[in-house]
Amino acid sequence: MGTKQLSGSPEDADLTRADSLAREIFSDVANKWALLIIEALGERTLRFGEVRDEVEGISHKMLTQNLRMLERNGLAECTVYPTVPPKVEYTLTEPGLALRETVHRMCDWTHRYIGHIESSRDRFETV
Amino acid sequence: MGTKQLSGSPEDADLTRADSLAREIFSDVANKWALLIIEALGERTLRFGEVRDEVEGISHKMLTQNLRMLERNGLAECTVYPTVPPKVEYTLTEPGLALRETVHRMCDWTHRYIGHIESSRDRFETV
DNA sequence: CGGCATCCCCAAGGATACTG
DNA sequence: CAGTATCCTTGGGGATGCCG
Repeated sequence: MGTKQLSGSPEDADLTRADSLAREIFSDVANKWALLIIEALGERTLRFGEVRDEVEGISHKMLTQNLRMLERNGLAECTVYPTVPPKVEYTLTEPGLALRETVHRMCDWTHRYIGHIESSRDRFETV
Repeated sequence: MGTKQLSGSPEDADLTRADSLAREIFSDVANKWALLIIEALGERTLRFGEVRDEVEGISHKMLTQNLRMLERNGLAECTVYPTVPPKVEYTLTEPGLALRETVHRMCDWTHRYIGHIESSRDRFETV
C-alpha cells in the first residue's frame, strides 16, 4: 500500500511487517458493515440496540463481531453499565473519528456520482 | 446514509429508491479488493496482468469480477486490443479517480494510526 | 493473454436460544 | 438488553481448464 518492497536494507523486515500490518488493518476496516457502523456512530454515543437500528439490515452477530473488531483496533470504546438489564454504550475514539472523516468522503462521493453510476449501469446492461 | 427516511411526502418513493441505490453502490465499492484495485490503477493505464501483479494476493477470478463491477458502475474503462494474444487495458474514469481520492485518505489514515492500532491490539489481547 | 465456465469447499454470516 | 454459543445454510472465492 504505497510502501515500496525493495530488498537488501536492514530495516526490510520491519518495512514488510508494517506493510502486511497495514494491509490487515485495511482489510479489517474496508468492508461495508464496519464502515456503516462507523458512520452510524458518528460523534454520538449509542447503545448496542441503537446502532443496530441505525445500520439497516445488520444482524446481531455481525454487529457484535464488528464492534469487537473496532474495539480491538482502538477505533471504538465500549462502556458497560452493570445494571439489569445491561446497558452497553459505544463511542468512537479519536482514530475512529479520523477514519470517519474518510467514510464521509466516500458517502459524499456516492451521492455526487449516483447519477453517473446509474446511467452507466443502464448503458452496461443494454449491450 | 445521511438521507432521512421520513414518510408522507410525494417524492418519498424517489428518495428511498435513491437511498437504496446509494447503499448498493456503497456495498459494491466498500470492499477491500475493489478499493485496492482502484488504488493500484491510480492515474495509470494497466493491463490485466499488471493489475494482478500490483494487487497482492488477488485471484484471477476476483480481479475479473471486480473489474467488471467497476466497469459497470462507470468507474473504470476497458480497452481491448484485438491482437493475439489479447491485450486488455484498464484505466480509471473521472468518477473512479474521484473515488480514488477517498481511498487515498483511507491509506493515509492507516499509516497515520498504524502505531495506535498495533498497541491497542496488544492491550486488547492481554486482557 | 485474458475471459468465461465449472467444480468444490470452507468460512461468512443468518437464525435461534440460553445466560447474566 | 446484550454477549456468547451452536447449528445450518449459502455463496464467496480458490483452483482448474478451455477457448478466442
